[in-house]
Formats: sequence, structure tokens, C-alpha cells
Amino acid sequence: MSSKKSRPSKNATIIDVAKEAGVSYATVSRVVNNGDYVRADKRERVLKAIHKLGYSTNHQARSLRVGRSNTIGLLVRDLGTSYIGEIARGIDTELTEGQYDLVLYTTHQQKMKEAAYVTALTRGLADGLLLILPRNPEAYLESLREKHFPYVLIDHQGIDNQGPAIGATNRQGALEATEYLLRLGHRRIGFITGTLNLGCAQDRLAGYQTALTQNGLTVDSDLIREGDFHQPRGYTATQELLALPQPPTAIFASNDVTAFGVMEAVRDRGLRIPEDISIVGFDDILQASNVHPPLTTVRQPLEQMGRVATQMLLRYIKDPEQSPERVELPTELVVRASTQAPRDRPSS
Amino acid sequence: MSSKKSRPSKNATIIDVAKEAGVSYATVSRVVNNGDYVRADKRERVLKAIHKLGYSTNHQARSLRVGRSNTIGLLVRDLGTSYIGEIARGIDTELTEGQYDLVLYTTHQQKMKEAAYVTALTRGLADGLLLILPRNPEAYLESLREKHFPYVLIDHQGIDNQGPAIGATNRQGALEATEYLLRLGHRRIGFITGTLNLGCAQDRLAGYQTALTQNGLTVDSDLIREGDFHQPRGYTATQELLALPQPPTAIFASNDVTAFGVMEAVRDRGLRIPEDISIVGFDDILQASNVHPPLTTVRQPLEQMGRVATQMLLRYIKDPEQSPERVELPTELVVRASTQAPRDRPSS
DNA sequence: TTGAAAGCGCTAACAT
DNA sequence: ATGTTAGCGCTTTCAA
Repeated sequence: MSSKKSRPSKNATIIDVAKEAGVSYATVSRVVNNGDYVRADKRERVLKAIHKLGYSTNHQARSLRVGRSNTIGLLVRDLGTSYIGEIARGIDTELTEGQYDLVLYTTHQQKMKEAAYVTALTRGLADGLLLILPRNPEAYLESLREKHFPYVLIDHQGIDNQGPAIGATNRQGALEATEYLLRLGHRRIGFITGTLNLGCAQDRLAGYQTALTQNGLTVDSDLIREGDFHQPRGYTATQELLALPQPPTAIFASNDVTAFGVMEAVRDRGLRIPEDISIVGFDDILQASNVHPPLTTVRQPLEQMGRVATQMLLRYIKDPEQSPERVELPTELVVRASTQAPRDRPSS
Repeated sequence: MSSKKSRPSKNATIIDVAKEAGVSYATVSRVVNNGDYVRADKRERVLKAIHKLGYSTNHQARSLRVGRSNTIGLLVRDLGTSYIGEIARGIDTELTEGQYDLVLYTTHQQKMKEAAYVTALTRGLADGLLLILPRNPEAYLESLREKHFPYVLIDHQGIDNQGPAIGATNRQGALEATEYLLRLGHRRIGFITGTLNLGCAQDRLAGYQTALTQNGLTVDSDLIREGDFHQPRGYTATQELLALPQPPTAIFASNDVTAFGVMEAVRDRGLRIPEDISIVGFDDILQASNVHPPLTTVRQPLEQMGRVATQMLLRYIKDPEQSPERVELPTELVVRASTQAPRDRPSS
């Protein structure tokens, strides 16, 4: 069974295959690639040799030679929640048929690395770039544009007003969710923002504020807390809100993960959801329907965003001069069990 | 501002830099790399030229030349839960200091692609490979070993008994959790397995069974349902269990995600957790403490597994002949609020 | 239909 | 301290 001990096996190259098959190595290349203009019997021999030697293409060499890598790069912060996962699934689906491989780079703690990755990727490692909520895009976006390197920003409105981008109707989504709470009878609605240097976070805040003012309410800045899209801050921000002289009867968090922190804090305070306080999230990640009570939230079509972004990117790769599109996919309010009318319902 | 329209900018190469700086391109290479043996003024000129031209190394070419890529590959199924995220964080942390970049490949739907990725990665794309719960490792594990290509399997006992691997004490963990339920007074404990061709799933099942028999109970196969580590199956398996003539008073799921499905089904049946039925999971992913009630579970040290796997891998890369280690990190029972003594407590 | 050969961008051994 | 050069594995003209 395992008697093939022979060589410590340097990887077989196209040359080894050529020797084994008794042809020139250009012929091997032809077989490996399009297979044009190779006589059947030679092809046969080559294929046999390939199999015997366990040959497979060295992608580096090929990329170096042809100037393309057939790879698209996906740059993300981290993999903490299913948020990325759902977008990635969309990308992957869209790429399944095609010739492109997906490679994912995480930045995690290392902010500096992001720019380095991007440069590396543009220099042969990838043919196109998908960026989800990058950390410091200023560092390289300009250069991507200058180089006409194909890229698409995902869920990233506001940072870059020129490049191709896909997002969702954050403002509208937040507005609708807030109006829904208002219709239920809530008048004091707490709001926890996302990372405010992100356009999507700003838009959600704007939607919240607009809904209030359009309904004749004043925006009470005490009810607005700056968050960071992470659960712990959802927790502490909620503690702050609940400690107010006039605490809110509903809390709207700028993403689901933050909302989970809100739920935790509300419970730890001995309050019930939604009887004592209503909670709304944003994103509709998988867990949103699995927490208890299931979370009312604004659905972002994450998977679809991934798909559309990929389609756009593939177009740009084909034609880098194509002018940049900016797409906004519609959000949708998903009402679940974390919201209801407030107890002490004021005159509705 | 954007007047630099000049060239449609082919990427500058080391040669362009050399010309610009008026030195040979070997000198540029020296500057870019270790910087040895270059006179200060020349280095200065080179650096200036590099900056001016926006030069940066072409990794492909370098890798091709030196035979290393300074990249380690991480192969995963998908990014659905934070399970991968936590492991990845550990890997990333461990890699932060070092010279290695992390590249992640997802298999998602495409089982066939997995083997292809692995071959590609071993042929220059990566210097080492981390595999988390691969789909069909049989297809390539043998060849990895033959080639002495450095790799480490993560959370993957039983599939490969020869290669380096890191996992957790699945059997022991499941045993302890089951005994905990027994101590609470549960006698009919349902068990939902993981994907049974995975060693870790088998081990957890074995732990459950051992706990029962060691405590003088017989294993009732009606109470054991085959699962797949996914939430929907947790839901349906629970429906089956609850429909039994003598339904269980506790359900032990082989991972947290499955347990979430269990919770859902239990609730939809109108039962309360833990008053009517106790639930235990496995993994302790982030969400486990965020669902309601917080899930009692067996903690796997995921992040640490990532870290240790990386340390091992780096050692193998340094010395590929080093004999394979197989590490088992300890699990730990985390008691939260999803478990309590059964109502109709039998003679304890 | 096939082979010979150039060259992608880079590093490193060798020469100076 | 610096330059010259071979060659990593491959694709793709160009000739035959």
C-alpha cells in the first residue's frame, strides 16, 4: 500500500511530465490548458504521465506568467459573527460556476496589515477585491482607483463616494423600524449607534432621528448612545439608558449583535422582553431568530449583497473602465417577538 | 489632487526602481529584503525611488523564486457560526508576531474543490496547512503525508490517526456533562449526535454512553438520534424525542448550534427550559451564553486550539521531519441556566 | 501539430 | 559594496 516511498518528492513540474511522456513541455502545457492542437495519442500519454507523477499546476508560476491569478480576494475584519459568513456564502455561490477562487484575508487586530494586504493583492495575488467594512480604507482606496484595480465595497456607504459599492437602505430601514415602534405607542425610544465613522451607522442614526422628528417628537440626545457594533457595548449602553430618570420603553440597536447585549442587560436588570421593554436590532443575522424572544429586526439581504457585489466585481474585472455602480438593496422590517406596545401606553 | 493621471500604471517592478535610482536591480532587492551590504546613500536613493514609483514586491515572483510563500492556509467548510471565528482568532493571534500571513479557503458547497485547494496550496500557495473539520480528507491526507507537507488537523480526532492533530477531550467532556445530568436526577437523557463519520462526534457519543452504563443505566437507543451539527436537525430530532411514549427529561446535543435547535423545538412544543426539560450543548461558542436561558454546555477551548495548532504547524514548517504530535486540550463543563433537576424526580 | 525559446518579477550565487 | 546572471514553473509567440 504505502510502498511508494521512493522520492522525498519534490513536486513534479511540467518538465518532468514532458520527459515521462516523451513530448516537449509546451505540449504538456497545451494539454493542461485548452488542449487545442494536440494529437489524441500524445494527449493520452501526457495525461497518463500527469496522473502517474501526480502533477498539478503551480499557480504561482502560471499567475506570474499570465498576469492574472483567477482569484478574488475578500478582506474582512474578523469572523466573529455570522454576518460575514452570510455575505461570504453569497459570494461563494456566485463564484461557484466561474473560474475564480475565493481567498479570504482577515485583519483582526492588525490594522496596519490591511493596507499591506491590499497592495499585495493588487500586485498579482488577486484579480479583484471585495472589501467588507474595512478598517482604514483611506490608506489605499485612492490607489485602487488610480490603478483601475477592480474592487467593490460591501456595506460601506459614506466612506467612499466614488468607487463601486453595495449596501442596503440603512436610513430607510432604521426609519421604518422606528416608525413601527412609534405606531406601537412608544415615545421614549433609546438608540445605540454603530461605529459612527461608518456611513451605514450614520445612516441608521439619521433614519431614527428622521422618524422621530417627522412624527413631531424631539430627539432627546440622552436616549442616544454611541456604540461600536459589539455586544459588550450594547450591554453597557443599555445600563446607561435604563439608569436614566426617564428610561426608554424601547431600545433600537444598530445591529443585532448589539441588540443581544441589550437583551442581556435588560434581563440582568430584572425586566422582561417585550413586556417591560421592546428591543429592535438590525441585520437579521441567523441568531436573531434563535434568541429568546426572537428579535424584531431590520433585515439586510446579506447573502444577496454578497452575490450582487460579486457580479459587479466580475464585470469590472472584465472591463475595468466600466463606470462604478452604487447599489442599494432594500431592507425589510422583520417583526418578531421582542417588541410590543408599551405598558403605560400614552395617548396614541 | 488627482492629477497623477499619467500612466495607466502597470505596476512598477524592481527594474523600474533600479533605473529610477540608478543602481542595479540586485541592489534594490537587497534593500527590499535584508538590507545588508548597501551603502547608505544608495539605499536612500532606492528608498526614494520605491516610494515615488509606489513599488511593492510581487509576492508571486518571490515565492516562485524562493520556494516559500510565507503563507499558511486555513481550510474550512463555511463561516456560518462563530466556531470557526474563534479558532481563527487563535490562529491569527499566534501569527501576529511572525512572518506568516493567513489565507482562508472555504469549501462551502463544493466538496470537490476541497482536494483541489489542498493540492494547489501544497504547490507553492502555502507553506503549511491548517484543516478544520475537512469534508473528505481521505482524498488528500495520504498525499500530504507522503510529501511531508506540514499540516495540522483541528478538532478532528479519529479521521486520521497518524498525522498531527489537535482536539479536545470530547469523550471526557461528554461523560462529565452526562454525569452532571445524572446527578441532577435525570434518568431519561436524550442525545443528539454530530456527524458520525467525525471522530469528535463518535467520542461525544461514547462519553454519553459510558456515563450511563457506568451509572448502571442501560443505553436506550430510542433516546439517541443522529444529527449533523446543524440547527434544523436539532429541531427535528427534538420533535422525535418529545414524541416518544416516554420522552426524555433532558437533552444533550453534540454541539451548541444543535442545542439551539433543541431549544426552539422545546419551546414550540410549549415546554419551558429548564423547568420541563434540561438542555446541554457542546462547544461553548459565543452565542451559548447569549441565548435564553443561557446554555449549559461543554466548553471547548477553541481559541486555544487555534493557537496551539499554529504553534505546532510552525514547528513542522521549521522541521518537517519532526514526528507528529497529537494534542488533546481539556474541555470544561460550563453550567448555566438551561439545566436543573427534573420535576418528577425519581429516587435519586 | 509540435518544439524551441523568451520572459513574467524576483532572489541568490558568483564575480568583481 | 555592488553588478551580472541563472533560473524558479509556466504560457505563448514564433518557426518548423
